[in-house]
Amino acid sequence: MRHLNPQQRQAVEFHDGPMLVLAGAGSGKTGVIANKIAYLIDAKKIDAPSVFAITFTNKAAREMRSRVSTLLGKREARPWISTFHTLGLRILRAEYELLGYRRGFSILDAGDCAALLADLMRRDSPGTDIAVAAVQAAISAWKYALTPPGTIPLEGMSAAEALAARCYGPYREALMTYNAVDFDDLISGPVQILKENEDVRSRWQSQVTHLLVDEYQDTNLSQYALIRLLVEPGQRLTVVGDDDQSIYAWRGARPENIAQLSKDFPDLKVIKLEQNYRCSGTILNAANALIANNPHPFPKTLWSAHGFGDRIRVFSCSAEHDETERIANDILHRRLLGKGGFADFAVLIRSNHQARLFEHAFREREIRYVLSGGRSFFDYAEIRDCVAYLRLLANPEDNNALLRIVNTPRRAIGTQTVKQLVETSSEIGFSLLATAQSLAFSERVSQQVYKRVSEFAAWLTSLHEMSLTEPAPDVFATLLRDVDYDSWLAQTSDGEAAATRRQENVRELQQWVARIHAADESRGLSDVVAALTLFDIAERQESENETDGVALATLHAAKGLEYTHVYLAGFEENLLPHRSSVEQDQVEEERRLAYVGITRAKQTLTLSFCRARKRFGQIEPCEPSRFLNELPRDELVWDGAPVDEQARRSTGRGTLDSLKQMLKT
DNA sequence: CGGTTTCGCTTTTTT
DNA sequence: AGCGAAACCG
Repeated sequence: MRHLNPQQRQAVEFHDGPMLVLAGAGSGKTGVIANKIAYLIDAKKIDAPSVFAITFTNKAAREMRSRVSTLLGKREARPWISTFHTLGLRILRAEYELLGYRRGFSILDAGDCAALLADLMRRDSPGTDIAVAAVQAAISAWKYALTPPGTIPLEGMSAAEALAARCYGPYREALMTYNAVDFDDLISGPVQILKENEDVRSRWQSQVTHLLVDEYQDTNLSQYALIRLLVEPGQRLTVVGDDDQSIYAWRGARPENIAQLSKDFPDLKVIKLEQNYRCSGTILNAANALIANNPHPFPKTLWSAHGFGDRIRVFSCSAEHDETERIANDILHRRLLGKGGFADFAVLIRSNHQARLFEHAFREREIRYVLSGGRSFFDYAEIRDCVAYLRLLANPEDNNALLRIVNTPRRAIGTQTVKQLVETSSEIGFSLLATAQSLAFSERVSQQVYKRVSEFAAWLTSLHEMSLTEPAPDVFATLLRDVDYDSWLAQTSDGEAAATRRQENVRELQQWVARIHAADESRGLSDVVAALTLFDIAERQESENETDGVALATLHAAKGLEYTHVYLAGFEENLLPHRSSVEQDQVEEERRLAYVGITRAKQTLTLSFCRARKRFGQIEPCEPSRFLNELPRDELVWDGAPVDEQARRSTGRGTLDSLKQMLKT
């Protein structure tokens, strides 16, 4: 154990009770957790599989695993390091029967759940204009607040919430019928199991002798409940967090969980890590000045031993193309001056749609870049289809999956036939797949239709049986061959390039299935599919392919990372702080978001804003972010007027006129 | 039933 | 501007 300051060392070596580590930005908190895991196993001789470390993202878990294995070297027994959701899955996989689930249950991702909810909403209120996303968010909020259907207070609800309340019960029942869970169930399910079954709880509590939680300020109510249920008697819990970096309130994160901890664990030991090892003095000053505008239940003073460094630049840009070009050119310029490779640069954005413009500017200049937080691999239709097939083979009760692929590729089973199938299924109480081969269904449709559907069902059933004995990659290969999926993709894509691309995506999915299977050959198809759903392949690609490119990431995706040169693009009102956050009175969280962005920078920081920006295809004027006024004025350098503005002055055109002119592109 | 067109909605952030 | 879902046509 090297390079630890006294506070860090204390945090690592304290192991006999509950501990809270308040770790400021760049104070080496990941190192503290990794070192503590190694210390527990090496110095304290704790059985490695009894040490559990929990993170929020797969990326963070991967990072943690690699740091721990560097410290420990290769050995047989390893600590458990995963996201909350993967831990929840582990518990659920062992105990699902207690909730009434059956073997091989499916995990539905957000898109699948949205489709299911849309259907339930149509049934409740045909022709409603309430967005599925709103209903989904409301139900998700009830789930992570551990509020079951029937206990929802009905007063003061918006139309969307009322609709959500009506769909909540049927939604849960549908999931149960399909033998499926959603992401929220991966936490709330285990909580319910551990709460209600004392023997199961004590079994897990003796398994988890040491629990460490990263990014603790982001835990929601159900995650905190899970933590408490797992550690109660031994109280050997270490949580690390920073209330100034809480940026997930919108999905239920409760920074109050930090204060709650000292109430629930009276012996709580608190340690503050206040030395920042990352940022230059100037950058840290700016960050401190900004965040001082937020209230602080746990005051801390971050300091840096680094020199002051460069001042913070502000780019005032005429419009998006000006912003992206200046940043892209600046990166090229600095790189030519020998100020680092592309991987030392990051462009951070508030929302995903900003990325497209930067991608364009980067490609034009042949700047390598790595996009994170964008579209997931699983958003591609071909991948969703394949995963739906695999899910159905693993879990024949997964009606949701069957409905998705019943006519993909085309096999002449259209909406009318499906309607008959669904109606028959709800009458006789069988799954759709079982119904397809039932007498009741054969009596309802023509002989020709019944033949088509039942043969399709028989084929699926045979593949399901194959999946019980054969390795997952073989099942997948058989499936693709049987449906001739490549030909289908070739037919339905426009252009050969698109077809090839989609076929390659499927190849890649096959490789992942092979890899997951190879990692543990005892895993059945349903385990492989669960692993696919939970860890985002797009995320993993990043680590495997060479990452020598400019990072292009949302502020949320950038948390926990650091770069020598950071550009914060779109430092504007309505973007940062985001318009909807201002409307909902959540400017403090946006300020924390800006704080997270600023503290990613080691040496230089550049803020940029546009004076006009397209919104839904319409040009709208913009103002610089209010946060700009909260930074120390003397530390800011305003970088010259944009090229376009000079041109406008010299030609003497009217302002509006020239604005229109320059935005034409 | 399947393919094409038009309309309307989107932009917060993610396991 | 760009994308998906409903609507419409063959």
